[in-house]
Amino acid sequence: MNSPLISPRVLKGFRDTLPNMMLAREAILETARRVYRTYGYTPIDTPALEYSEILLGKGGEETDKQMFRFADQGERDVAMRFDLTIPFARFAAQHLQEIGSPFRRYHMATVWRAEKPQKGRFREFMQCDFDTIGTDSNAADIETLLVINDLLEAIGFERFTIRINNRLLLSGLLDQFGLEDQATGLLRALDKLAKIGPEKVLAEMTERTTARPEQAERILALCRAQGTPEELLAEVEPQLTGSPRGEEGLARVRELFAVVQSAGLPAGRVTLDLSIARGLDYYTGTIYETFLDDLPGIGSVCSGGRYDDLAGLFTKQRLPGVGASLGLDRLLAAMEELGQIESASTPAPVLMTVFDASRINDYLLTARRLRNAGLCVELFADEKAIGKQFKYADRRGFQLVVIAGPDEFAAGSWQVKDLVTGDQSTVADADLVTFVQQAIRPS
RNA sequence: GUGGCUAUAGCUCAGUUGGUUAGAGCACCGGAUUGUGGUUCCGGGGGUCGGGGGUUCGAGUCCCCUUAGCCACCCCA
Repeated sequence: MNSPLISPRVLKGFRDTLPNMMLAREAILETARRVYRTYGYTPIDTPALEYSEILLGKGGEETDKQMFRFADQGERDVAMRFDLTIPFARFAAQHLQEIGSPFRRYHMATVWRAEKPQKGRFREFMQCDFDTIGTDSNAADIETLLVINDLLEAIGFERFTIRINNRLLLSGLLDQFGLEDQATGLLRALDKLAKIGPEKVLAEMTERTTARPEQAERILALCRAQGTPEELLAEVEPQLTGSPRGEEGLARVRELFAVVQSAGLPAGRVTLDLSIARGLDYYTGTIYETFLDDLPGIGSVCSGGRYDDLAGLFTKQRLPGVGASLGLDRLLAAMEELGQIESASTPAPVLMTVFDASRINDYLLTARRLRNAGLCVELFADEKAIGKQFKYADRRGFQLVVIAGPDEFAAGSWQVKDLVTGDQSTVADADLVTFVQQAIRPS
């Protein structure tokens, strides 16, 4: 009579999330929401599924986008969103009248990419985007940097580096060489510097673009230069005089670092790295990449940049903007590898034990009293020996256990034990709420 | 999508040139400890060796396919 069992499994690149990881994820989402709001970013949402033509854009380079794409039941050509930027472009074009300009939004949602999975790279993952559109102001670029910094700090990181570059510097340089039209290929090669080394970058530059070897060497030499932002800028400056784009880039980067300095960010937190370029074509100005100092190999956990025109595919209205995206799942993978994910699997710090099942009313009502005071309390739901209940509390990561047996009921009191310190106190029923509130460690 | 490495208990891994009933640590459950976890001691459950096919007297071990993970390319959070 037994039907064959279906083997429980999930698709390649897709994963279940267990309680301890989910608690960590929710904590980060809450933090991101808080930080974004302090800068005035407002929340929006868009559909997970869109017409393929929207997501593909004009180029229709599906192979590059790696989208999950299929025909729906009405034979519409549809696809799962692979980032939050394209949907935002469509959204902005469609709702410009309602949202006005400039406009700041954050959007924290799941995206899907049919790529081959690797560590920190999944087919379903969550991004936490924030963008400011409708302004060319450098102030927006600088605030974007500050958001990234505040966000990582608020999540609890101290050792991370935000690498900054500005496409205008490179564009200015290329203007001088007459290589403007080779920008994409050159930048893509340059972006790999840290990974494949200067020789291979040079080779790729000369093989895949029309740049002559000596030009490629000049570009590479400038971008590889080491030093403080001021030193680097001083070094590039002579190469850019006369190029409007280059000079604007210089001014914007200088202004940004001036703020970084006066804002008192830790030394080395923000660096100028002329070699980072981002493979994406659409960045035109400031570029951001964020690396964890303790785990740089996992890649950038928060990246973004300035673009000239977000919604050019969908409207004639020009919408310049700047923004970045926190890669939540990549960050969580990094935190897990760094041992920063707590093992606790309960959101409640307090376990109400049931010592005497005949007094269940007292336990239920007292737990409720604690909850009404804003505390998170789980009632142990099985009739098991008190030792088992303690063990359960310990395994799940509860901080406090509340106990009452015949002696306590006779005396009108409770026992409250802190599992972390081992301290146990007798507390009068009337004082229980206050006592528990004070015993909870802020976390 | 292309190429490479890997898959043994919930987790991390042993398992000799193919040869009896596949092991350990941690985790889990029970007991020592019928009002107290985390330490200690004792005991227990749990594996068709990822799945399918083949070679062989005999396959965890060799071959093919498949699924998944990891790495490189590509791209990117």
